[in-house]
Amino acid sequence: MGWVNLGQAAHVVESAVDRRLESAVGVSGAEFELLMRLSSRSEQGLQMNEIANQLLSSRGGATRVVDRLAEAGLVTRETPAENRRAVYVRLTAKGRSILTRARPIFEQSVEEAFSHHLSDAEVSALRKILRRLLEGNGAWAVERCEPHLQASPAGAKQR
Amino acid sequence: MGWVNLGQAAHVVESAVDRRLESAVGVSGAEFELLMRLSSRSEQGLQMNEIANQLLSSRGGATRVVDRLAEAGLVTRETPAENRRAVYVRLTAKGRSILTRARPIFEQSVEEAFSHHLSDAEVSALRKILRRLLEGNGAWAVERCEPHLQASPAGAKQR
DNA sequence: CAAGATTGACTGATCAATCTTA
DNA sequence: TAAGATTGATCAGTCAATCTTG
Repeated sequence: MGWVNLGQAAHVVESAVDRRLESAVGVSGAEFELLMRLSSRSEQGLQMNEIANQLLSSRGGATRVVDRLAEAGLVTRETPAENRRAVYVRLTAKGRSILTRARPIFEQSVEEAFSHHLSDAEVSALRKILRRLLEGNGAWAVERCEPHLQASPAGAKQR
Repeated sequence: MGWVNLGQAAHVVESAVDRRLESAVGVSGAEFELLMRLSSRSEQGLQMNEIANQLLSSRGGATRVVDRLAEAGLVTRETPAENRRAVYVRLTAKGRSILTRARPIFEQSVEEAFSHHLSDAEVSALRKILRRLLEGNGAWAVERCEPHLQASPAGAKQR
């Protein structure tokens, strides 16, 4: 029955971090995550497709998140002349500055809600276990998502 | 950055179980969980308040879940003469029978999406870690929710 | 007024359908 | 026709406001 706590624990930790981000810089956890991913690809930006895969939401969901961030002026949408179907999303200067403010808040609240309660050994044990779970279910762990990596092959999505 | 996977892993496992339950017996994961909790309190039933606390959703959320289950004829609402503010929710015969069908499906899909990928040691390590996280954040782990236990004191809720 | 629950408005996510470009 | 993205409908969850009973 331990698996039930997985969802509960994730919810408790995430909503704690969410509230802090929201009240401090006005972005949700999902929005912050996208800003982070964009910042490690500042040159090319990310395509909607990649965002959809990485964000674990549906294709339509990606559109909404980007809608909100674009509305707030934190990102831009650009469609290249070479392939006018694609849409590349990039951070704006404002987005970068918000991100700079958000990052320490994020780190601090993760520390408070997560790391603070666990030993280093437990954190790494947890990481290993979660990776197993993800891979066993056909999803790919995020870990360090380097710029040169492709968007997740089977994707972090299901169905 | 390992904490991100916590949400991802929970989502992957839960949605796998959800889909199986939904397609096999037409109840969502949250609904199944409520049915389970009700079945261990078949005599008294559960009060809306307790449901709200246990289900990690808001007070309003409990009303909606019960709405759906009552609509489907799986539970009844009864308000006792002694205290006409209270509403007690109980399983119907149909609810019990659905639960009987759902339980093996639930167990099998948890096995497939969760236990199957981990050793016994990992499962118990995970359980311990998650309990720490929950308690550290002021929530209470579910584990075995015995009939005689009160509704969670600080509750599984935050804010 | 306080406790218990419901309701309505809103937010976020998802799916299918659609629109546009290759 | 297929790839890439957006839109609309819908659904579950949350909060504040409300209604009812004590």
